[in-house]
Order: sequence, then C-alpha cells, then structure tokens
Amino acid sequence: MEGVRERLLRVGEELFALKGFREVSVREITRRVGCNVAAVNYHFGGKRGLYLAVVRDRWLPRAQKFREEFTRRLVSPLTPERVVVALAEAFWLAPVPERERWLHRRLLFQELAQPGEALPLMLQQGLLPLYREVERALAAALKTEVPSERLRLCVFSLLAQILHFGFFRPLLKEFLGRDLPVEEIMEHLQAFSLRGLSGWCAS
Amino acid sequence: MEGVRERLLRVGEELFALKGFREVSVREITRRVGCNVAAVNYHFGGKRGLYLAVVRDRWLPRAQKFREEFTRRLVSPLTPERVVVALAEAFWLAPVPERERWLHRRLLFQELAQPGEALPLMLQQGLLPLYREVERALAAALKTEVPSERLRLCVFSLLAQILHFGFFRPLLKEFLGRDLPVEEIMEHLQAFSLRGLSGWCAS
DNA sequence: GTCTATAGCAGGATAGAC
DNA sequence: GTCTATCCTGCTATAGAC
Repeated sequence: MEGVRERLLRVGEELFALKGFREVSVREITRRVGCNVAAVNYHFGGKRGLYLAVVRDRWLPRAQKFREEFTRRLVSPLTPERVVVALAEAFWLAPVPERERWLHRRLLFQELAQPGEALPLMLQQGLLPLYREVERALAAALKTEVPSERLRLCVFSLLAQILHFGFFRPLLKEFLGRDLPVEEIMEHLQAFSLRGLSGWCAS
Repeated sequence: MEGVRERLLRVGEELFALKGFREVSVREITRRVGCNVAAVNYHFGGKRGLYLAVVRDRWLPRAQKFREEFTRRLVSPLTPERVVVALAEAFWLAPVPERERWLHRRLLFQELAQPGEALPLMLQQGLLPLYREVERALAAALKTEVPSERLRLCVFSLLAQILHFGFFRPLLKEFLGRDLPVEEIMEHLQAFSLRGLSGWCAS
C-alpha cells in the first residue's frame, strides 16, 4: 500500500515537472493526493522540502538507473558505434515508461530554468557521473590516443543531441512535418555522430 | 530619451529571462524602473501583456537579427564547413553584447519550461525560419542530392549542439575542469559536425 | 499521524485624484 | 500619463483538536 508520503512524492514530481516549483501550490498537490495541506509540512517540513525530497528520492535514483542501463548495454569489443547506440538506447528504449522519461527530462529542465539548491545535486550526482561513464567507454572504443579534452567535448556533443531531440520534440515535428519515431531518430543520431556531415558530402 | 514604456520592456526582459514569468512581480519591475506599479497596467494591460510585448518587441527582432547574421556570413562557394562556421559565428560572435545573447537564450528557455501563448510565436517566427535558412544553405553546400528529411535532422543536430553548449556551459566547465573559450568550442563544433567521431577512429 | 482553522503575508489589478 | 490607495485573491506555515 502506498502511503501518503509516497503519494506526495509521486504527485509532487508530476506537478513540479509539468509547471515548475513556483507555479505549483501545496493545495493543488494535496488535493490530488487526497490528503490535508498540513501533511506536506508534517512529512517534509514545507513545500521546498517536498521538492528536494522529490529530487533526492525519485530523480537521482532514476538518473542512476539510466546510467546503469547505458553500462549494461555496452558489448565488447567496444566500437564508437556501439557506444552511441548504447547511449541512445539507454535514454530512449530503457524499460521505463515514456511518461517517466518525460518527467525526468522535464524536472531537470525546470531546475535549469530556475536554479535552486537542487541543481548542483542534479548536475554532480546525476549528469556528471554519466558523462564520465560515456567518456570512459568512448576512450576504450577509440583505439587511437585522443586528448581527453577532445573526448569530453565529443561526449558533450553526443549528450547535446540526445537531450535536444527530447526537449525540442515538438519543434522537430513542426520542422519535419511529421512525428519521427524513436528508431529513426536513433538512426540519424548514429549516422551524424559517427561520420558527421562529411558522410553526405560530395567532395 | 528612453520612456517608461521602453524601460519597462528592457527591465522586464531582464527579470523574466533571469527568473521566469511567475517568479517576477510587477512591483519588482516597476521598482527597478523607478515608476509606479500602475504603469504596467496602463501600457500593457497587465503583467501578461508586458511579457508578450517583451517577446514581440525585443525577442523576435533579435532572433531575426541572428538569422541575418548567419545569412550575411555565408560566403560562396558554399561548403558544409562554411555553413557550420557561419552558424556558430552568428550565435557566438555576432556584434551583440554577451549579455544580450544570454538574455535571448534564457528567455527561450523559460518559455520552454513553462509554455504559454508566447511559445508558438517564438518557435514559428523565431526558430523555424532559422532552421529553414540553415537547411537551404546546407542543401546548396552538399553537392549530392540528400533526402530533405536527412538534411533537416542534420540541421537539428547542429542547432542542438549550439544551444546545448550555451545552456549547459556551467556543466561543461565542471566536466572539463576549465572554462572553454568560445573559439575552442567553435573549433570542436566544426570538427565534430563535419567528421563526427570517425575523425578520431583508428579503424 | 491526520485533520480544521487561521494567522500573516504578497501578489495583480483597479478606481479615481491630479 | 502618472500617481496613491485599496480591494481581493491565493499562498505557506503553524497552532492545536482529535
């Protein structure tokens, strides 16, 4: 049975992710949960406390789960192609409901838009470890010795695309004229990241 | 002489970009401008009206300016490399104060985090025309016939990196251990977008 | 642990003087 | 056009009954 505390965390995350911290009222959360307004203060010491608990108890564990999905999908011998595929799959095909993936992106987005004390937590404990993990895999995949800063920038470019294609999905739809299925996005990501524009260049 | 109306737009944009619509109060804006609270209602019909005016009168024109900067920097004969450089330069080296570039990104970010009636405006009149412009340039640069959907996805990947390196600059600093100057970011963007990871691949 | 009731405050908007 | 004064609404947080 899901207690009031857990329901507050779940509903709180939904609303914070959808509208951002300020835009959500404690009343709205407790009404949906079906409990009293005072419950938030009792369990979390206030609205801000609930928000931080959401990040700690729901967002961070999920971030770690995505990271593990990535690692789990790496198959040796490592190639750049396989690293890219593992990364894309971890984000888009992991056994996590689409709804949760959306929540996850969205909450990060909200925190970036209005940075608070949760941001350092999310960056350092959520994103940075993933970046390092990808860097390690990529270093192993590229046989040549690549300067580590070069490598990290490539990791950044990879993640940039993954996050962007998530965040700007509506714009993509408008730009293309149709809603591209995940499989095709992955295919493009792979092609672009591995060969870049020169894959299409005549010269 | 800058009238009250213009100052409200300028200060309003600063604050909306920094904190988001909800987080800013009319009182705060008018206090900084040095006018009365009622001025917002008089000139714009309310807080929301001021926000929309900011988007229309300041953000959209600036978006168009960036687009023109891009077009202006294209030199024939077009090559993919030159398109990438023109795009990066338009965003990072245009004769616009860094502060304004920051404002511009930030306001888009806020609107994406909490979409309102301004979002369609920003996407359709601000971003989409730029995307189409880049697509056109890229199509001319790539001699071979590239399916237009492929091309658009490449444009998306390009812009993804440009926006991401702007939004996540703090994370990049932490990841690299130093704050990368714009010139070096551009160099990487060019290398990655043109050749992808295979530029570093042994096989 | 969970509720009701309320304190205490801040925000947006408006009416009307000047 | 710009100001003062004020209304009304909605919020968080807390005190205290049960």
